[in-house]
Amino acid sequence: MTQPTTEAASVRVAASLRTEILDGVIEPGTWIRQEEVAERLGASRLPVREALRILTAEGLITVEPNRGARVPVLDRREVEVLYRMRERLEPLALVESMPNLGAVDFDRIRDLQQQIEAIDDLRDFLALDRAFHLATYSACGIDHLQDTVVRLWNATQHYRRAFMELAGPQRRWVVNAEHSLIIDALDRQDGQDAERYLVGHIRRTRRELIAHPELFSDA
Amino acid sequence: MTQPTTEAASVRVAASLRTEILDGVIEPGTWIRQEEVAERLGASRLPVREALRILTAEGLITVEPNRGARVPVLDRREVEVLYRMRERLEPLALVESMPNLGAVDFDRIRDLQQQIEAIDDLRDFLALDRAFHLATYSACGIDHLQDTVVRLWNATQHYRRAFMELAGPQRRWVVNAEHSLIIDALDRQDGQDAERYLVGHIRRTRRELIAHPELFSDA
DNA sequence: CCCCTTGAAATTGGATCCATCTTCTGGGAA
DNA sequence: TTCCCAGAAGATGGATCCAATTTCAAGGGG
Repeated sequence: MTQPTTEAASVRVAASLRTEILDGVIEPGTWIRQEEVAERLGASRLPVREALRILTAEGLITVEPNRGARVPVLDRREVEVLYRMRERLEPLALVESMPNLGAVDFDRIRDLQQQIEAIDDLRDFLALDRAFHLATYSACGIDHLQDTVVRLWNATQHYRRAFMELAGPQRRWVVNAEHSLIIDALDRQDGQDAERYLVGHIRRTRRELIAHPELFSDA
Repeated sequence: MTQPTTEAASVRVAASLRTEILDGVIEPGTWIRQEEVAERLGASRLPVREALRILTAEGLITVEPNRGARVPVLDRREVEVLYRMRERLEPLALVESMPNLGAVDFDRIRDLQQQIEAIDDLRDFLALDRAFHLATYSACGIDHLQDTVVRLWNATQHYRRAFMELAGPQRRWVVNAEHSLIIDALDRQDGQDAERYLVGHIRRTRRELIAHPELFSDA
């Protein structure tokens, strides 16, 4: 068979750690011990080391030589610039993806948005929000672009969660409204409009997020 | 001592492979055998595996499970979008970096440009051109942004070299002129102008590069 | 003549053991 | 009391051996 029967251990370990980091189970700044992870996930230390490299490539952790790996702690300016990167890159991904979006893609996008509007749990909301945006970029056909966007989402995930906790559930209705505008522009195949709404969506979040100094470690 | 006495083997192997890939010694499409690299660089296979992960994170190679690693072959559209990503990201890096550039940075930038104008060998030219642009971004203070830019340069390096080989040495004078405009704008602390010149610089290269279908594999 | 199967060789992935580096703790001296 | 140094413990980095997967070639059947 041409399909691997069992997933590689390093990929499994990376998947587990990825979920734990994105869900905030592993908080920024805490060291990730190879042996602890190994015995907890039932693997040797070697695939754990490979997994840490994978997660480094995804922008989820940073590795310090002979020290270990941990989820990086970002200051306010860093998060702000990461959001400015999103403002510039994601519209490109959206415009490149839009012409190639098929009927099944649109169904999936609308379905995700309906789930977002119905969901209550914050963890699920964040995962669905992420899945929604990535779905709109999924047809761009450029792996490097999609990977870069994922890295930006990964690096900022912790602060997005902290912000949404602070902002409360009513903040989600802003998100939902802006998502609807994007879907509408995609429906009309209007790239200019889609780009405009997406930039506004990201920029608004950046501004509101940055306005909370208590989310960041720096003075 | 707080400084590591000897560099980690995986870092050394990664450095060697990185140079070989950027210089075109390892061409896109060819498989990179772990054992071959290991004995050639005097290390075990394990640090080679770590090195391949490092290079994957840098956008230089792609790893296929149970298959191996190789420098990816890009089609024309992929290279075009990568350049569009550069057009959007590098101006941000430049604007964020410019206010923090000190006197030593400016000296280094001017020195690099003088070297570029004097150099003859294509390999050195490409390395200096890369160093020049990265130097102008070096004060932005956002690791993630700089890393992303480096990945874009890495991924497109092969096609930049192939293009410059085709275009001939007189093409370099266009580069030098545009570099001078950027330096001038930085001197005046005019972010708008610097951004404008940089976008033009990248866009011109993209257009001329894309105009050579013989550089790409696709139909 | 072509295609499928089968087996061996080559290559990658994983486990265990050892070396090296970092860090923490305890003791001693100013 | 405080600072510094030495030594032990813990963690990461590396080497070797073994298992699983892929690839390629040879042989048989349609």
